[in-house]
Amino acid sequence: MTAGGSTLRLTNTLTRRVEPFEPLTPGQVSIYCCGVTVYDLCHLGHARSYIAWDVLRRYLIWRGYQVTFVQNYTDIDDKILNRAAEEGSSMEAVSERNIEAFVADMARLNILPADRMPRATRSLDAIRLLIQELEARGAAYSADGDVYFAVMKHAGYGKLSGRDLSEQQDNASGRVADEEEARKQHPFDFALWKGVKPGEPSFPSPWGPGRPGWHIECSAMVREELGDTIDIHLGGADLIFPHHENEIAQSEAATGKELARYWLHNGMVNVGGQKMSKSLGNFTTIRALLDSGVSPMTLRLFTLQAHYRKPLDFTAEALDAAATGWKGLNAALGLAALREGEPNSADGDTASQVIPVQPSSDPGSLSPELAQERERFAAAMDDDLNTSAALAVLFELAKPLRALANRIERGDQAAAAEATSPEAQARLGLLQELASVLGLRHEQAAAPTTTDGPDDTAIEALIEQRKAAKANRDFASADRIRDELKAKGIELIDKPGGLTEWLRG
RNA sequence: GGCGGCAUGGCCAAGUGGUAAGGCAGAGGAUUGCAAAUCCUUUACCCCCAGUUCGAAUCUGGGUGCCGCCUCCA
Repeated sequence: MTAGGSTLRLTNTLTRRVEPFEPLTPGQVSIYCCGVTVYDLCHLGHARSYIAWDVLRRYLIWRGYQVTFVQNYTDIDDKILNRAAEEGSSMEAVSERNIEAFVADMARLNILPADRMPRATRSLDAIRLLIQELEARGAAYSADGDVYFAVMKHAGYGKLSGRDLSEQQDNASGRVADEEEARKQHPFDFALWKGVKPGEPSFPSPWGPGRPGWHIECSAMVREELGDTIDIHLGGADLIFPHHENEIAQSEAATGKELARYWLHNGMVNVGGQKMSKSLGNFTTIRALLDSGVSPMTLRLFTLQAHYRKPLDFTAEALDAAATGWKGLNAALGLAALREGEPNSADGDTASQVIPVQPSSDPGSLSPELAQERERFAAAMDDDLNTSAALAVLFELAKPLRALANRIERGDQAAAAEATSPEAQARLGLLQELASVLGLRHEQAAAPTTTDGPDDTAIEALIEQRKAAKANRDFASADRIRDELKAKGIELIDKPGGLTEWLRG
């Protein structure tokens, strides 16, 4: 499928090349995205990853594909059990709570909910069936209640991560051999099923009570939800090995078919040049950042300014720059609401404002200039989702609209009339359309985050004093009042017509 | 040690053979009693060395630096 004559090209980790994207079934795309292990809140690394894949999904829809997007929850895992033990609750309680938090966080970031979100604990039949098939094919062996995948029996193991078992062995065998290690035939063998340990929840199986290993759940859920071969498999670059390598081995050993045709991986979010991670303690949760006053769209813009495969350094400076940049785009996008007074986002509740992505509008109705901008956008996105270049198009589309919006805000009647012109409306329409492909939407100005300092009536009284001083051309007194309030975190903004607005800093 | 990736202006970041997008910050100007906001204009030869080429940030070789994976991780 093409638009404007070009073809979407994506970097496929499997081949380490940029390849033209052609789905298995023309017009339809099946996508599986590795989800979170729900033992804690999501941090900015998750935000970056899921924003990137949300944009991929939105772009495919815009290009006219019918997309089926599946993302799992890993809701059985050592870390969940540890967390439950720490807080004296249960695996289910920890999972449930974090799934709710995940849904809320994603909604705030305007990430479209997946079409289906399977959970490991609800996919046990598919998991057990897959393990049995692997056993029957001689690809797995059981040992003391555990079942392992035999990597040496699977030709092609290592094809995704570029690893060679024979070269890895020396190094790998030098590891500390714990109890589990001792049961393995090869150091790279991994658990498909883990026999129950005292005090742990377990599920029945032909190998005795226990629970699934991490990798097998994805293989099982992919197959159950989307079939033996899917178009695109997504995840963070840190999942390439061993997770995705093992997923491929399991699935392909069982089905004899290719698991996924395109493997896409996003780069990590770094802090001070190092990967954001729990173990380093350098993480910021999505909700902590958003609750600190950073707007969801600012975070979205911040992540989309870099290419999805590259590492993204998280710094306060870069985030500030994104916030200022977003202000400009936001002003232009707000033109519609400003002109029509439509309350489409007046409630400020971001969760209720998911703008559905529409397939691309007819570019034939656009002026030559707008058609060219649209084409630039599509060409950028076709080039392995070059969102940085695509954003440049948005900024250029927004520029004159932003100027109009600012003039209107100051009561410029001519600007208000200009905004209703067919040219301005067409430009705004295209901007909104392309912004929605990136999941960017107008945001209302943030409400004051603090109520510290003088109360409203005291401030109003001082503003009246200052107004009187100004009327007497006593600017020294007027400025003194401004400075005093500023010291208390109150900023005064003089507007046309003698009005003075104020904000709490 | 093995595998992979990255090095572009003060900061972030596009750009894979023809003479450097965009954002932020800065500078100059307009406007404003001041301030904020806004508007206009403006700022780079691309880590180092050697090669290929009429021509390279862009290709090749070497070097230096940084990062990720090899254990759970988006």
